[in-house]
Amino acid sequence: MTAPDGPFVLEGRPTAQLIADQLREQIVQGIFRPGQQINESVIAGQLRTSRGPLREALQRLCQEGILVSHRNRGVFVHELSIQDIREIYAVREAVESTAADALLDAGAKRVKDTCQLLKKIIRDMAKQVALSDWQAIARLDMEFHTTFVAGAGNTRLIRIYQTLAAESRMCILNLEVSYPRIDVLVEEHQNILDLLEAGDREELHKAIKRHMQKAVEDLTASSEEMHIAN
Amino acid sequence: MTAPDGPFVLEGRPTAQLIADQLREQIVQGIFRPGQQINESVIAGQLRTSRGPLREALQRLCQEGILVSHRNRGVFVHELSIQDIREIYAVREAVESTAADALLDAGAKRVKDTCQLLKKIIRDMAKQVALSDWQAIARLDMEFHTTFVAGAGNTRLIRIYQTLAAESRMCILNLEVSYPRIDVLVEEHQNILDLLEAGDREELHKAIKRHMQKAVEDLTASSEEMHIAN
DNA sequence: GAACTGTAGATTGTCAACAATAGGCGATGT
DNA sequence: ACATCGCCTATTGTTGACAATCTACAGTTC
Repeated sequence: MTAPDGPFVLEGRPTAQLIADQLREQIVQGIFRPGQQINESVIAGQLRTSRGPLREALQRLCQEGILVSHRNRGVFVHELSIQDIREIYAVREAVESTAADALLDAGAKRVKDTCQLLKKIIRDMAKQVALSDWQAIARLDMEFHTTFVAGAGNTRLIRIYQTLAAESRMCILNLEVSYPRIDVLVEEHQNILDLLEAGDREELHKAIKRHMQKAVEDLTASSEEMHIAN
Repeated sequence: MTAPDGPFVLEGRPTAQLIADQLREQIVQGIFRPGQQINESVIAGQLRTSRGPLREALQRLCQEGILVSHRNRGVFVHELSIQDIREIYAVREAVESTAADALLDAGAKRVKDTCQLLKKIIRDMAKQVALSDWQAIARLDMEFHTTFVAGAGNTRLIRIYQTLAAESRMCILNLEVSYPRIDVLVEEHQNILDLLEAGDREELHKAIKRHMQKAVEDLTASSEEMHIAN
């Protein structure tokens, strides 16, 4: 499905995709704020390219829903409402649950390999928790979940989840929410990993559900005190 | 969320999106075959625009996964393998199940309104079955499911499902499969509608699962005899 | 005859100039 | 003082031209 395309294909990926990836990363890092307009000329200059390729990249991000386009006015970073947060985490729960089932059905080896990757991410996460590097923690949090979904081997699920992960990072960063209870963060992910390793389908689903519900509670609670639109 | 943007905003939607919608429709109707290259100059001419806006639209469809882009070679209609079919229907099952839960949780009025829309689609479908208009049947089939998901009111779920619906139509058309048992088609959808109306969550999930599994069986069986790549 | 090389054609990738539109700002009139 | 009208600037939308790259084919050599 995702063909290796032969060895050493230098820069084989389309330009628009490369630019889109860079922009997405900058957006989730909060370099662009929600509601902010993307000035095509300025950004094109910064990325050492011209408006043509940049506009193609912007269309990709519009399709993802990270940006919104208003005709004759330009593209803007999507402002996330509380309703959006609820949506995002509802869909994340659905996707992860589906991925969990697919992964468990895919056989013990697949599960084992995935657990191996997840363990490393949790170790890194614990390190960053000690350093209190929130940016890195948010990244690793999403990397954990993305890796989890990737384990299922369903390319469409992965593609869908990548957008959701980006939006989740926007939620966390843009609402300027630090993780409320940092101590349970590693613990919760470890719990999911343990249940996956044990193959306990039922409890795994419940754990994912709890994980998402907790996140929504934290995010919506903190955004209410910040007067974010409902 | 999806703002009406005021009354009478003539052609308010961005150009790239309009072009992308037109192209997607042409692709699912089989005007472009899988694997076929999209010649930018030719298509731009046909759509009475230039290569710039067209390329922006192509990027949107690449992001959806309907087209694939190879650097310095162009974009091509994605060729669906049997593995792809399994993926698409697995994700569809997950999305529809999620939508079903959300819809039932959204209250009786929402359910009732959605059922009203679904009933009309089923009536239309029965009509087209009588006429044996396969193209129209495929369209209504997807319209039924899209309307079902839309009932949940989750914009991200809707967006995700629109792509899946397009890919499903490509499966049906491109594999040149007529619906194998046309008589049960209306019946199966009516069954889903009945269970939704009755609010029988458990049976609804099972019905959706059966519906998808049956579709995969039909599609994979017919593509095997057609020597499609596994 | 097979393999390799160089050339030609077509197609995509990129860019810069031009056209069109929206929103801001000041002038004007009531 | 307030509202309205009209201009002005900044930004986007569109186009055509140019550069880079790939594929196919013919010619050459072993």
